[in-house]
Amino acid sequence: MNDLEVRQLRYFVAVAEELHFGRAAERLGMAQPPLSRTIRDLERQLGVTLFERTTRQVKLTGAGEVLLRDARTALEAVTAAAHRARHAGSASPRLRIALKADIDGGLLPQILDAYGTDPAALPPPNWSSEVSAISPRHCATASPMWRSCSAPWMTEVWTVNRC
Amino acid sequence: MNDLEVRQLRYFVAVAEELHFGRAAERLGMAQPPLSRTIRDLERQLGVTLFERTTRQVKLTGAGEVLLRDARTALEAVTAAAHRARHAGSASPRLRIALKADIDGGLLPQILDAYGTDPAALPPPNWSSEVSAISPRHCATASPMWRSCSAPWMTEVWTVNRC
DNA sequence: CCGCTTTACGGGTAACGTAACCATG
DNA sequence: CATGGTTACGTTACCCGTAAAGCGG
Repeated sequence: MNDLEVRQLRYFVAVAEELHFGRAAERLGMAQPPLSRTIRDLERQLGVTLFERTTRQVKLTGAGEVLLRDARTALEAVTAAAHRARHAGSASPRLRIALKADIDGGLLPQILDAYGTDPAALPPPNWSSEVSAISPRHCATASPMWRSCSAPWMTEVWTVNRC
Repeated sequence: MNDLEVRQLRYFVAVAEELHFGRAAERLGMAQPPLSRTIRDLERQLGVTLFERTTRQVKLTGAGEVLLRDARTALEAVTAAAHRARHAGSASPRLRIALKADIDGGLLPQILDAYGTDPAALPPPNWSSEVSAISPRHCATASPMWRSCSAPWMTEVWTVNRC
């Protein structure tokens, strides 16, 4: 009933993606045994079987597939929190927009145009060219893709999570 | 540059909400010193000052406010991952819908009506009454509010995060 | 001088790596 | 029989609590 740890989620995602404890351990830079134990403990903690494993095949269960998607989302949220906190503490925060998972990026130019009409918002250089370079990305993408436009007055506009 | 841990985020949120290390430690069921160390390590890890502290006052910095919001989002994502994995592994998964943070719940009946027209979806009992009981809640709410309708064919429809 | 945060130090728990075991195909 | 996941065990590292020190109002 206790809550999950980031380490558990990272290990789980590695195994779920590799479907092989050995390769997953190698990718994580660790030995197989602690990885195997961590997954076992995770399953006990959740009271749910995440993998069907024989010595020849590792397969995700239904609950495992659900957790894989949610674990990626949660890990992205943690990573984004750190990223944005570092950014907010930096000397010159800039306008920052993140789009994820099938959100229609086509509306963004209009939204930014509307933002640009705000008296407090100076039109930044390369505004439209920067914006047009932003494209939606899918949830399954491993590492966040950040694009920044040069509008130094706000820390960020929004973040949209779809999961 | 390493990533954050759930424990660090929980401790940070407690201090940020109490603005007092003593009360935060009490709320967390621990002593002040390890809490203080964890916050200090977190700040060093991020390279950002999160609190302005004198012996008489603890105050959030701008970066701290950013992290507070994102940390809540990330913690909710982790909690939701565990919750939904447990649910997916249970014997009889049900239709599950979560609404958060100012999402207009008024559209839900129409969406569920559309879902109900799917040949694979049987109309569950008390459908409309269950749905009408769902209301949006605000991001600041501490613990997730889950409402379940009785449609045993899907694990969940969606989760919407606005942050 | 009082309250609260921080540093110092010792103990316990938990994660890891190595080695041996076992099951499957 | 070979590949690969699991169990056993000793070690290391991290986190916590108690005690003492630093510092601001």
